[in-house]
Amino acid sequence: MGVTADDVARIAGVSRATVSYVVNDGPRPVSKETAERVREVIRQTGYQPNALARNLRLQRSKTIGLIVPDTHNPYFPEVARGIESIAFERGYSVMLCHSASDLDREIQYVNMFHAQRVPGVIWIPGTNIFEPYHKLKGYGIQTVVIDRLVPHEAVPAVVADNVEGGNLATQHLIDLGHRRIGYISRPVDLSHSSGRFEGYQTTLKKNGIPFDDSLVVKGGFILEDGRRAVQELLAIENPPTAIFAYNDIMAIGGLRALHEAGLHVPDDFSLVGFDDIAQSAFTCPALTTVHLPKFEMGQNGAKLLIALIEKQKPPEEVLTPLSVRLIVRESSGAVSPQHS
Amino acid sequence: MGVTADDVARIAGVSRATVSYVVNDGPRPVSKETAERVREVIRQTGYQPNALARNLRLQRSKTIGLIVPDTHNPYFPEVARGIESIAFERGYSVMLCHSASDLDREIQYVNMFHAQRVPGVIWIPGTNIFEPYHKLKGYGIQTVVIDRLVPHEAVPAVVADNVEGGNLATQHLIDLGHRRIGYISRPVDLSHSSGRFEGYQTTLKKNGIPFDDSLVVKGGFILEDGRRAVQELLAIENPPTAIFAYNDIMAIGGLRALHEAGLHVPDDFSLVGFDDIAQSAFTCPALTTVHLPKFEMGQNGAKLLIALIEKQKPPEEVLTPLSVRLIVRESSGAVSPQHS
DNA sequence: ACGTGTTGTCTAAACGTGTAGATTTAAACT
DNA sequence: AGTTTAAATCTACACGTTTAGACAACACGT
Repeated sequence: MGVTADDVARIAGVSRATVSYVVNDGPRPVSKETAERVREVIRQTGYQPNALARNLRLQRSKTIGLIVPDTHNPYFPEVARGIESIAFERGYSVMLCHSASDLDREIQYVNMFHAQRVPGVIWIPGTNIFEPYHKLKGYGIQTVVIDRLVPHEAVPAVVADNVEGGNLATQHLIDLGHRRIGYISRPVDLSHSSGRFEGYQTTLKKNGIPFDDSLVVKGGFILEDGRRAVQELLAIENPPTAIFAYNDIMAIGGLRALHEAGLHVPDDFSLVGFDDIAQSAFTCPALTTVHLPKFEMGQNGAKLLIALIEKQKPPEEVLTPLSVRLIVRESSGAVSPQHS
Repeated sequence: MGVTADDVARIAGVSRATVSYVVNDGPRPVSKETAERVREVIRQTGYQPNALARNLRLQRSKTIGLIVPDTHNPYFPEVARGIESIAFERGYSVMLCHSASDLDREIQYVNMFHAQRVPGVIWIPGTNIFEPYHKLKGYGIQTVVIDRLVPHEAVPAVVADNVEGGNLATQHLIDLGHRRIGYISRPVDLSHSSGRFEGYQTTLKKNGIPFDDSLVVKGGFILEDGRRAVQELLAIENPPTAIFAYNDIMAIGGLRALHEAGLHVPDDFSLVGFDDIAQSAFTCPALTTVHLPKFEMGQNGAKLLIALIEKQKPPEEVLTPLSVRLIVRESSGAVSPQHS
């Protein structure tokens, strides 16, 4: 157990430096025969360089940190898969931590990443406090933010066109004849959700529909929050005929509330989500939603971060906002006669 | 950037050893005044010990590896959360890798974990090849398997009572009057799914219903596989009136197929899943399923692994199989008159 | 006064790498 | 032949910790 480069060197009858040169195709050349002999010993002993020692010596680690707010929403595992796919390809491993949208945990993870001397972190903020970013910066750790923007600061980020998504969803409902359109918001807005909300508001205005803030209710992060939010909207004085939810989790939870209220979707009520998580195509009725390229966002985030770490110029395409598109399924339909 | 224990020592006017004793409440005592002075310097400089160097010196790392087959199924993120919650509490960090049920990737990750000299790994196998376990063993890495058993080997594992779950689900359908009950199986069986299948078969037999293998179809890992599997079962000569699926993903995909086939659940058809993932309570109709304590399984796995790493006796309760229970919701009902 | 602990501190040796500098050998040029 | 150049290898230091061993200062019993 624990065969080291010294062992390999001794068995192969060379110095440890030579072993290192063979392993790393090192800065110095090694003769064909010696190299082959060393490689043979490595094969037989199963030697694997100790990454701890190597990283210590090289003053860098090949691990990148990833902080996500909440793995309940399948959105995040999918982004994480995208990140991991690129990282793995480039020889990096990923340390995934979830903050449960809690600032203290975010900061604890940031400190841990610093202790581990990771060269870079991908951060999906869970709150609107950006202290973790400043700490990372202070530690000299490269940081990429996904799907969020840090106000008043040029932070490397991978974003999608959330405003356009909000436009598409809202316009779709208006085109179906809806005039009273509810909105389920994020409990505390971040750039991605405020973009969606902005799209909602401007599209209403563009179509001459006044914004009514009684139609906006706060959602949450789990299905139950969506159910509750829809129940709230159904209970107001002049309820909406359609709802646009800031994410699919809210919408799927909302479908349940509508079902329980005896409302038939889309005949009696329309519902549009955002994200296009896998489940959306399999609800009954299937959910109309805005497709977000989650896997690609993760990939772009990893590409950008690795470029920053290795001081290369990030490819153009990872910096341009990813486009979204409306996926019309079965949960949206023409407004029912009694409302028009 | 990069303040070391030497810097702290120099500023505080002590030796590096003393700094170490203060940081670790070290093996040697330090006077009150010196300790306070050192702590003050640490505070001012923001010194954090380099975990790489520390781990190298201590010949152990405080990182545990986690290999899961597939983060598409929310089952795994939930187990992962359970693992992380305990690990975090005990000062360990978790390196999450997903193998996509691919043996080669599993092995690559095992090698990476060895290179990182992690002291332990939690492995949820994705295939029925247990080579990764033997490699881990060979590297001297403590390994815990979750929800699977390695044949012919006493491997530390955390398991649930899958057979009982299969019994409960099947008996429930029989009690509702169903006699032709389909089964959606895992593409390649592992102990957890074969346990469920065993429960299905023995419960049929106990109730005097002959086992009919035309009622068993292979599922897969994503919703679409569940849809296809149910379509297959509906198309056979003498189709079932109810289906028991080896997991909720299959069942939720199956609900979609039944909806598309114009079958009303539960009036025309019954469907029971397994796992009780969050979505199950929010489908329409809500899914009847067998509840699996996923978070607790993760917690127990982490507790067991850390006990093994630290050579302590694992608490009794982490070794006893976790019990399951049937959650009756809306997707199961009495067999429809024309079939009885 | 003299051992005998005890307390607080420092010095220096690991842990397993990577690589610059020195050294040797051989080849390639004047 | 003498000088430069290149290839192949080795020696030894550095990375930032932890901790055993040495040592000084002091208190305590005899």
